[in-house]
Amino acid sequence: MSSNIRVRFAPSPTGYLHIGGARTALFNWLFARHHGGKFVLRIEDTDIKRNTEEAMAAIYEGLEWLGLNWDEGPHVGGEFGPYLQSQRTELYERYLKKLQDAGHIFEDQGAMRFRSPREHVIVDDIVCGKIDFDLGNPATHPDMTIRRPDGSWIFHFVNVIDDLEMKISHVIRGEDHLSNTPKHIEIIRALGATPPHYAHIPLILNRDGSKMSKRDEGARVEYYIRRGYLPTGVRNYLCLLGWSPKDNREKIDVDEVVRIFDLKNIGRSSATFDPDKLHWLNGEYARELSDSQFYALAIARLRSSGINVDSYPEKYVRTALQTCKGKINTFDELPAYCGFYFTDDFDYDPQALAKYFTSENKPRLEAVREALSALEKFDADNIESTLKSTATKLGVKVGAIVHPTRLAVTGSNVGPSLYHLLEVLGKEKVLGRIDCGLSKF
RNA sequence: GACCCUAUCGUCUAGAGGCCCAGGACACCGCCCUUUCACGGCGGUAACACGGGUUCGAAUCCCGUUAGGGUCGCCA
Repeated sequence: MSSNIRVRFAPSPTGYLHIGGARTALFNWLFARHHGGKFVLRIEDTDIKRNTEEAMAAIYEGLEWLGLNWDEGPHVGGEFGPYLQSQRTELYERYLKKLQDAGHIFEDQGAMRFRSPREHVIVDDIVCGKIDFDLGNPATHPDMTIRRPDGSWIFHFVNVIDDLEMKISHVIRGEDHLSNTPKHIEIIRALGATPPHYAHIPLILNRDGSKMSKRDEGARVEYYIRRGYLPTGVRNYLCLLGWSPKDNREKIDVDEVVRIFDLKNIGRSSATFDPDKLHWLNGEYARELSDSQFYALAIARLRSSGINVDSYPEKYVRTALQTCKGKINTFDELPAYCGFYFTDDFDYDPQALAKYFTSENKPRLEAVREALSALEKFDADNIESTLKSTATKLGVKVGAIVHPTRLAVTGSNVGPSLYHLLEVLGKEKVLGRIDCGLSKF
């Protein structure tokens, strides 16, 4: 069973993969997968001066990371290639000739321009509805330049030609293209062809309401890769920006989104990117990672942050990281969260110091040291019962000794289960650190 | 400036005339659970931009205003 649905993501490699672009790609991909159609990747590299290899690589990396595999395009080929516009010039020449022969083109200082028929064009948009554009005024709707004097092509022309040539059925793109669409339709009609269906999706805004630009922190997909986000979390969050399953679900498996995705459910108003919600959603995915997935991701993050995990026995690292599982939302939180496992030279949190290293807590910590040093089998269960009996003996709640102990051993008042982290660290190291902590009072 | 789009809690949204003195989620604030932090559970604060219509009845339809965004490139 084949479908005639063909969509494309057509970025230009002039910056990095923008988070808004990624969402556009995602919606195209969802639409294609829902209908069993094809998702095409086309690189619009007509502006030679602004293209970079890094940007091209970032596009591939970002899409792959998000799991947005393309059916046709660079690396995978396809029957409508090549998929880099820089390699399609003969095709554009042919279409230019066709328009010239039909009298639609005039030359202006070496550039080629398309003469607008100057009529009303109705864009029937799946998201925005029917919109009537009056292109009658040359002052506000000048004739489009489609080729520069140096022979390079302009987006408005090649984009349209390629959509036609690649048999794109639905153009799903950012709303910033909405006003350009009637002009594109003029060219298509001049060619005697039928326009594709259009769906213009609202833009993503910053917290302050401004358009998210490439300069903004968090505007690049790369940012989330580097910061230890999970592609499943980011992808899920992007789904929710401007689209809703309508049944109050937030965390939704991508297969389920594919199943129920419908362009008609895309909202019409622009959406503000909310890092907090992404952070939470990412945590939802982080918490359900398998032990081995968590370990692989965690160890990679620790290595990249300069923590020398490889000088420790694997078993030690594994049990240490196991105590962190389920506690963090993104992996870039991990080094600070569990760094104490991998160095004795850590800082003590000043606020925690002031709160827990008090004169009344010093004898308590000393009592803990004594009790632990007498412990034969240094495992979590024994540590727990020892600390609890010590607390009872001192006539305090267990929390009163847990806090100073944690601070002495990890430098922080937050962290993994104390009983388990003490076991992982081992008796010798724990006693040493308590001594160190005792000297800070 | 012209043209176009949009307007529900701080944010993402549900809502397609009565079910809404507006539901969910994030964030925030309490309480519970608890060895910390998280997680989880319970509860709370918080919105239909404004003004006119239409209608027995409007968050939902129409008009206007205001606000935000977009386009008007030999960028894409």
